[in-house]
Amino acid sequence: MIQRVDQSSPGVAPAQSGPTEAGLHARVLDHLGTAVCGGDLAAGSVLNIDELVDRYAVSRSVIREVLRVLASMGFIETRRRVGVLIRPAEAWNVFDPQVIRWRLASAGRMAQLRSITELRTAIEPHAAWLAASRISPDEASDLVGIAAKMWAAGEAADEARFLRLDIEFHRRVLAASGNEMFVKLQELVAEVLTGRHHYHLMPHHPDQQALHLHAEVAQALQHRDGERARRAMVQIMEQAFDEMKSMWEQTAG
Amino acid sequence: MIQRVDQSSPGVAPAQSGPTEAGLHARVLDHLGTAVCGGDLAAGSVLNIDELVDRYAVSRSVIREVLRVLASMGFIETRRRVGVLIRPAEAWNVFDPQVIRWRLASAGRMAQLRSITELRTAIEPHAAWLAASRISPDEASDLVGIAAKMWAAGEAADEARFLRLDIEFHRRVLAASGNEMFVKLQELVAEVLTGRHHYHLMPHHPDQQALHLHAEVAQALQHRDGERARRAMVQIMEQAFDEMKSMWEQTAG
DNA sequence: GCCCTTGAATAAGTCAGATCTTTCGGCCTA
DNA sequence: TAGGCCGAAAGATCTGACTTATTCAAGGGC
Repeated sequence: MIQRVDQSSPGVAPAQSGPTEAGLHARVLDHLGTAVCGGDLAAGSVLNIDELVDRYAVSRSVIREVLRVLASMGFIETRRRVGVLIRPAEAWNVFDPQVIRWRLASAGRMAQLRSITELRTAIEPHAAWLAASRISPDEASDLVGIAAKMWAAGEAADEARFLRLDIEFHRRVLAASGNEMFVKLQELVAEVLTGRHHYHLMPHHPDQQALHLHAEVAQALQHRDGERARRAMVQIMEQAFDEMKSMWEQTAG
Repeated sequence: MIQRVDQSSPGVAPAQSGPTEAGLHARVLDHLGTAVCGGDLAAGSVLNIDELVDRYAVSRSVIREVLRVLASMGFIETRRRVGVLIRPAEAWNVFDPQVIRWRLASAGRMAQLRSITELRTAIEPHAAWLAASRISPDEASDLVGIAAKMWAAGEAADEARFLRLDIEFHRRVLAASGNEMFVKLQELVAEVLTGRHHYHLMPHHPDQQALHLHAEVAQALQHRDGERARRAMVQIMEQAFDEMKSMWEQTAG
């Protein structure tokens, strides 16, 4: 008879993704990933497969599949005659969405937020600039419409709706840039923004200035004025960055 | 007795990583990854495990481990009672170094080069700007030194050495920005630059202008002048971008 | 005739244990 | 002391059985 997993040995909380979804693989992966990101498994530590089989009460197959995935994320390295070596943070694939989720759920949350926000700050203005020469009239019109809806949601103080529209707006700008890596990046950012909302780390009283700037970006793109779109987006990013900076200073400063 | 893998069924060339390294897992992974990136396995196609077991003449374990990794990269999705579903390019983790390597080795090479170059163009100026306020005097001095060596390598027309120094220069600027995601990004770029050199896609006669701009960045950082560093880096990127644009226009235009 | 329930078939998921291969460390010889 | 041999350790791979979820279609109820 098979012993069911009890999942309580290490004192680590699994990531935010709901109520322990189906699949042994996913559960073990999530648990180990969280442990590595959270520093409960320090770099240089050595595990071995049998130990993990015992700890999680699952078969070798499951453990090995998990280890292969962790290895592809740069979390571990396996060596014959040695075991499973935990690798340092510099080796992690910090762009992997899963890794970002784990880091956001760990003590390094603020560092992750800062990194991604800086990345956005660098990317989005350039994306807006690129989009100006690649966007179709329809897409541009849609953007103007979304900016208008954001204004309405701001007036109505409908936070959830505003968040959705905000994410949609930025997603479309990045999509219009015609660079698939930028689009992928937006998925990460969306996760961060949603997470921020979820963790109530976001007072976010959408102010007039931000609303105006989004409209400005949309209009500039409609007029195919890349430079103007870029400047407006820079201002949006500066504002978002300041907002976040004040936040993490009061949390971790 | 176990039948050794012959590895010749599908007409796909494995990625650039040398002479078929050790490990069944790595070989099958590389082969399937290349096939997906190269479009030999179209989105929506369905495979099943037993078929793969036969095709590669390896055990279920190996195949399953490979599939888990591919799934974590967004290449596939497995469904009970259905099989292994190939996912469309939009789902891929385009920031995964391994994925980038496969894409560079596939027909989508030029698209990948363009995406990464655009990404760089967006990131590096911002990184230079950030670095100005975070770099240490020693690191700044080192940068000045490297810029000088680049100049020497350019004079001597030593291409390989110039490439190494160029990569090192940008790596250090990104490292000095204090953002671990930027550093990781540089690893991708380094791979691209090296690949470009490897594929002889890079005439790269390092001109005076580029050399001067690198020195300019280094000096600006030493003087902690973020805006000046940013502007110089923008020019470097514009030049690199033009260089690449002319290249892919003659190749795929 | 249409919709819902039910059951069988299918393919992935999981398990258990055996065997192979590589590598490390100690020991032996020159 | 240096270099090579041998055995143990731990991952890598193989095998085949069993479990579980999903889908599709047949059959019954409305």
